[in-house]
Amino acid sequence: MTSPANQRQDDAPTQPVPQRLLAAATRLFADRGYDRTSVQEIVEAAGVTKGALYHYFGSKDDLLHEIYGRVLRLQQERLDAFASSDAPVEQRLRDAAADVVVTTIDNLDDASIFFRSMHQLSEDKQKQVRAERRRYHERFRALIEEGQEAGVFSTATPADLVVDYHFGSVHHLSTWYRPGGRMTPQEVADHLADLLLRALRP
Amino acid sequence: MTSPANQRQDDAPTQPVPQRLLAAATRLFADRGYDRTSVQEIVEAAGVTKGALYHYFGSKDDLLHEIYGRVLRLQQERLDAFASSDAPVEQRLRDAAADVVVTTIDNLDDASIFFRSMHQLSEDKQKQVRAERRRYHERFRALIEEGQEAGVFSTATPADLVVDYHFGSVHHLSTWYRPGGRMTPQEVADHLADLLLRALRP
Amino acid sequence: MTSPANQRQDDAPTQPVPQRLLAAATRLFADRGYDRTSVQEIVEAAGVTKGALYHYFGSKDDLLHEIYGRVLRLQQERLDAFASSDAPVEQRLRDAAADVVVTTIDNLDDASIFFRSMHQLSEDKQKQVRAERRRYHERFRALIEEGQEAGVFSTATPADLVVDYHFGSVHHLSTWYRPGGRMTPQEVADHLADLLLRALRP
Amino acid sequence: MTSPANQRQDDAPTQPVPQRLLAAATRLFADRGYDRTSVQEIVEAAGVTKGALYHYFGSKDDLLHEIYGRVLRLQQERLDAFASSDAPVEQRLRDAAADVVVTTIDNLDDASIFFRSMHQLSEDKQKQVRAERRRYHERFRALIEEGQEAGVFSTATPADLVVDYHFGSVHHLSTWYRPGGRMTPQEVADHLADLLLRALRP
DNA sequence: AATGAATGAGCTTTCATTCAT
DNA sequence: AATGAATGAAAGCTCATTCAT
Repeated sequence: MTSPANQRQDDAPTQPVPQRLLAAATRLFADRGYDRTSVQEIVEAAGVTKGALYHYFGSKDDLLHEIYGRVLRLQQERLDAFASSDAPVEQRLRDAAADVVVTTIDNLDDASIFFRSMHQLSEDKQKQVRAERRRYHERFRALIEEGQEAGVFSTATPADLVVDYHFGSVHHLSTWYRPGGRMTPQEVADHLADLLLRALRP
Repeated sequence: MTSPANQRQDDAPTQPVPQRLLAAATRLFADRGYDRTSVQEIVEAAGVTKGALYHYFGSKDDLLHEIYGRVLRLQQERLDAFASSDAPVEQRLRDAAADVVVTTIDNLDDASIFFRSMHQLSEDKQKQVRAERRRYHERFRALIEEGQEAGVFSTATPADLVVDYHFGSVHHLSTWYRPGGRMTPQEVADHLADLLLRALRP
Repeated sequence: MTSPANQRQDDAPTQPVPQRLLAAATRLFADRGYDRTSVQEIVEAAGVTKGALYHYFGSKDDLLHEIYGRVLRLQQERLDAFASSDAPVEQRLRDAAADVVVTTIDNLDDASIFFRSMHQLSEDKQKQVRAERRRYHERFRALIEEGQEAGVFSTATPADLVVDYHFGSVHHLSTWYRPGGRMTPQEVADHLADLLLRALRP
Repeated sequence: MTSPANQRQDDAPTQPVPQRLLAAATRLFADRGYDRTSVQEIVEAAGVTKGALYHYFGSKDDLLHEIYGRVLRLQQERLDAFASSDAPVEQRLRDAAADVVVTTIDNLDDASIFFRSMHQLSEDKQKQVRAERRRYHERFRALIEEGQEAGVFSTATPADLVVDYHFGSVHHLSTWYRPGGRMTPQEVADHLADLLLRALRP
């Protein structure tokens, strides 16, 4: 019925189909949630048909998993880079804490999917994701423990709990942060990292 | 069919039907999420029929809203009580911050529903809930501003952001806290309140 | 929840419950159709509860049948009166034909129910209604045949068909006639009776 | 499940699915009425599944609208053809009046649906149908007015009302006409057209 | 005479997925 | 690489009716 040119108007130099599908899915999952997004809506937004989707992805679930994978890889890489620099530990923690905030805000769609739709993944894939999350969490905790052992951070609170304290606030960003708001992503990040560092003062 | 044996096995002293429905819904929504819980599952868990559910609640959505209402009322009452005591402001903030943690852990089901399923409420009801949330948020913020004006809390971070920082961690509790874990609810609460107060030291 | 005074506002000197129910049902059946009107809506419009309805009527179907009964009795009585007057047959037919139009317009709700909802009656009751209809039809036909035998009406068309021709237009009234329109009920009636008589001119 | 035997027994040379659905729906709607016909019954009669129905039609309502569309188009085309012939106006009116009777009898199912189920269409679609009805009505009325102006038809009755008089009888056909009855469709048509023309004699 | 909680069967519609082409 | 017709299971919700009180 519609000409093959009838695709997302703003994708003039047409991206490859799988990417188009992932982009459409990300936008829609973030917008209405995973369960409320139908496969039909995804393929329509991507300008393809169902057959194409099932050609590239085994299931709707796979799409979600793919989105998770992208975020997880990105954040792990960045944390690794910040954590292994040769700056003093306070600086490394501050940088890592601020960076995860900026990255989260820059990918707010992925973030809200991440924090809202995990339990809609199949059991298997949830396990996988949780394992990768744990790696991330542990890397971050190691940074705090390093500072505690070095005596530059207070030991009043178990490092574990501190990590959860910080990530709670990152998680929460998609609830309240709106692009174009009062603060730039960097300002928010600096404030949140500052709060963390202040809470850790001995 | 209406014999007294026809009840949930573990509810020996049969509760009224609406309460039984709310309890079943809470458990299931927290467990599998709102969208993944069918009305059929709820009524089966409550030991009644669909007709009974729709006799008391206008829609599945109404059940969710009812659950929200309970939590919101409870938390607002407690915050009001703590905030208006005549202890010094540091104490009042610490008490309020710790109490919301304990209450959240005590109602972890309600909490995970709260933070995960808000966007599945109808637009109207979301507005209502958001308005009540705002009231709560503002009361909490007022406490921080009071301390800032009194010079006992740092003004380095806008009070708004501090509130979101703390509530991020409360929100996050349902992700990681498991009853019977290493720390009691009170211990977690004390640690998190402590982190907040430490972050606010001038 | 509502005081016993909370009934249809305009029924100040409260009619008996069965009449109130019939009136409400008539209005609603005419408005949305029998199948689209719920028992709940009827009892609400009548200001009573379901129990009351089922106290007076055996079923929803009974209500409809009752409405039919009222109309049938009324129209049969009037036809009998007009047909058995001692005016000339042309006059008697003209009067009867015009009267059924006026009566139908005066009870447009009953009429639209009558012509639209017959097939929603139970088989038994449909038979009953059809039998009464037939009596009415035959009385009317007899009038036409009388005129044909007397030579004042054309015999070009079988009397049966003439009856259906006229009742088609009566039936149709509820489709197009709107109170307050260009013509009064009496004017419409005169025109339609006139058309019938003109068609019957030898 | 998809073997060629899995078809309506009497549809040996299998028609396309949408046509099969429309045919089944038409038969059932005429038989039991729109509201009393379930989607389940339609798909069973058509030998397909619900999914197939919703693949081709957006809703049950759409099916009804489609049936209407077919009838409206057919009748409008025929009226246009008869009305614009170059016969004298009496002949053209007689032909058109008789033809709508024959066509209605030939499609008695569509006709009873048409006259009984209009108010069960969605508001939007009702508007559309009423607009097309009006066009038809106006074309017919123009014919009468033409004859009145030419002095070959009486002006005693407004043309509008004459149209409603005739269409009432057409509408009514599905109530009393049974195929295989005393008169052929053409005989009925000739009688009814004759009544109309006789009524219009000056 | 009347209530209203509860039933149970049925309703229309949605949807992820499959598969012949 | 991609289509789109078709499936089949399940979803949320409605409703006439019953019945203990």
